[in-house]
Amino acid sequence: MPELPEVETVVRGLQTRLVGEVVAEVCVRWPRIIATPAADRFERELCGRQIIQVTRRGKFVVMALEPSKSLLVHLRMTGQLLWAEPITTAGAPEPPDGDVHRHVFIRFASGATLSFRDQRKFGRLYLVDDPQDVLGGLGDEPLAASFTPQVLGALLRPHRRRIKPLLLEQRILAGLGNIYVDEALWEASIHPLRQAHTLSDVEAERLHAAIRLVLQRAIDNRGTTLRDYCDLQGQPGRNQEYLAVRNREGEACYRCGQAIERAVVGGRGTYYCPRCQSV
DNA sequence: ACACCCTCCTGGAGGC
DNA sequence: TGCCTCCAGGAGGGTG
Repeated sequence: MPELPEVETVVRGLQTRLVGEVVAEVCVRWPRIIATPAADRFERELCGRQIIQVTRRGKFVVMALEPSKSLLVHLRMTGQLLWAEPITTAGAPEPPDGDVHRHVFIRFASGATLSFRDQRKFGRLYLVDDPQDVLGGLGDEPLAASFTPQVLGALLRPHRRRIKPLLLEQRILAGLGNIYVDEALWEASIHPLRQAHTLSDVEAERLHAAIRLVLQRAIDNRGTTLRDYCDLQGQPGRNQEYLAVRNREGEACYRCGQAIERAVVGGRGTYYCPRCQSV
């Protein structure tokens, strides 16, 4: 599933291709993919606008448009943004069709096409005047300079909740998902069921470093591909080779050799080492 | 405040 | 081989 590193990889790819492009044609095949406005208005109001800037906020792709609107994309579970260069061959099918999972096509004046593909149709696109309407509730960016161990400590202290579901909460910390929370907790030797407010300053510091390490390494590896994730060109990431616990049930912990266990925490499959992640 | 449930979806896995 | 049921999971909503 796309989390912060996967979205960051997609955004970096879009930055080099999309800025300056002008939308020529929009086609929505599955209207419910468009969160706002209604799909027909989305098609009309996106046309003619130019992409000024592409950034990331949490797991959202944020495209600033001129005249002033913002196009936001959330990939959720299986969403993909795919880029196709202009098709020069006369008579070639355009936009690329025959793929029932491609739900939105955006064709640019240059002839290039950006399409949104999503097997499970959980992903959402938003066309809004003010991106804060969608992004306003998001918590801290874990890779921002302002996110310090002290900030993390202050975020955790008020909560008696279990640490894992809390870290998945986007209004607390924006960008972590099921994979990287498990990886960060293993890296920091903290049990997923640990109550957030019981973390010591030293543990908060360890968790802070672990979150940053795990996310940065995944960005350097262009994301984790367990099943569906791919970049703009359809290429998988390499970070799956660096996972310590995810999908390693029964295999030896890289730190202590104990068998990795799987449990369900907050309804999510959770992988951890029962020996070196203390409750 | 927090745990738990449901909904949205569909491919893949497991049971028989 | 084939059919059927179950399941994962991000986020938002509701309930206890």
